[in-house]
Amino acid sequence: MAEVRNTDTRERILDVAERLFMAHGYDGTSMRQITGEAGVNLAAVNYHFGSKESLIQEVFRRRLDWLNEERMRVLDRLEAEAGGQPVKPSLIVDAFFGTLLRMAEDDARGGMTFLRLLGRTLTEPSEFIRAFLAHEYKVVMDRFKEALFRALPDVPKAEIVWRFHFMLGATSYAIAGTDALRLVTDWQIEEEDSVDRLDRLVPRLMSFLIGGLRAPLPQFDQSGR
Amino acid sequence: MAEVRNTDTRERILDVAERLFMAHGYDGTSMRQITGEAGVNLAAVNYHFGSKESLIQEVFRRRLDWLNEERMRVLDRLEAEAGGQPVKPSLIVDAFFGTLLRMAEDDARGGMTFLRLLGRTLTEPSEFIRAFLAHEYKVVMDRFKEALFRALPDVPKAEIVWRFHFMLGATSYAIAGTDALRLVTDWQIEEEDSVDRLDRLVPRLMSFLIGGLRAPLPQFDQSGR
DNA sequence: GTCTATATCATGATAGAC
DNA sequence: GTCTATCATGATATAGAC
Repeated sequence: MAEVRNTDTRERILDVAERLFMAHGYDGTSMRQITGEAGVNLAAVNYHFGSKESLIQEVFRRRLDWLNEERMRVLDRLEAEAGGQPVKPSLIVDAFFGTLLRMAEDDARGGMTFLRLLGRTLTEPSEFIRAFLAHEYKVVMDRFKEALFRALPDVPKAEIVWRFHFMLGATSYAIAGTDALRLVTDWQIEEEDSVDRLDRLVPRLMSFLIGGLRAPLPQFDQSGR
Repeated sequence: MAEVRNTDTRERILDVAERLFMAHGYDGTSMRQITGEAGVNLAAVNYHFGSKESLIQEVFRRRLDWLNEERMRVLDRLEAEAGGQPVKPSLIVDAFFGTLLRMAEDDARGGMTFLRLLGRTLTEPSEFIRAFLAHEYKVVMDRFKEALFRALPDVPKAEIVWRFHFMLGATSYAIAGTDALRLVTDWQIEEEDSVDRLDRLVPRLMSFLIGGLRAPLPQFDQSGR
């Protein structure tokens, strides 16, 4: 479980840091824990990364670079196939969230550990991490928002942005969750087992997201302003 | 903004702790910050609450006791009005999530500050806090799940539990967000201003949640087990 | 109940030998 | 690149006077 895959010191630190930040949060993880579990010297983090802040940024960059490029590639392909017509909303949603979720099956790209770290961090209070993620995400977010605007010309843009945000939340929580899910809902679903859990999470979440995105528009109370 | 409403030392500590835990997280907030901003002595927290862990538990208990009782009262009333028939899903969702969101307008019950704290904490890694919240929430969660099972007899229970979980995520993120929203989406929605933001968030989120809850069921890939 | 002073410990970071 | 040793700081918690 806690096996060491990577012999390179730098990569080993990143692997362990990713797992510990996921499990205990940024503030809750010390450099001594990281270097201890990685089997490297305490000074190695500062030598290789400069600081704890730079370390977690590198933890994210290592995964997000590929993820966001892959999202762009998928959307490029969808738009090429559509040949000038708007891409179907469900395909756009899958390109953004499906691509993310399918990372969980790819241990070489961080797998479930990175997904849970990302899900938790998006609501975490450390300001510099959120600022960093916002910067890393900006280009791809803008691109996908534009695609959704074209795909849903009858829906006000403000509504689309909000619903994008709600979809992010549902997804973050779903991937951050696992044990939080069990805690909060205390479920015992009969036929569920951990093996096919992820196979089923993706279509489940996708159905929910599309349902929310395509829901009837809200009726605002006329009493205000 | 940072005005002190409460002259009672104990309450003043709780107010400040609520705000600082929201802004900087549990690990990121020190007792020195709390007592400093509250204008009380450093030893006061340990005198009144025993420890930092007990303090944050009391921060939550103070708000959640009322919230969960209110949710139960609303559901009681809905079920009485339905007279044996299942309650409409949208009403159940509003009883759970609407009651929560309307706390934001009630500064005496923590308002937006508490909501954002709650939203962030639900994905935060501190284990003892999640365990505490799971315990505090268990009764009301079970009650609402049962109501949804009755309201949606044709939907598999596993699906309902998952979708409840997704709804929790979308809501947590929506209330935790505000500035995170602005960071991630970098929006400039024209007619939006802060005054009616909350008035409109509730119907917006409700439409999304109901749309997700009532979405067509997912088609699982038959290739797996 | 409130204060000062302090005990005890863990943290991030670095200097300098090898 | 890796190590030991250490610094400076800030953390939670408590003892004991008032």
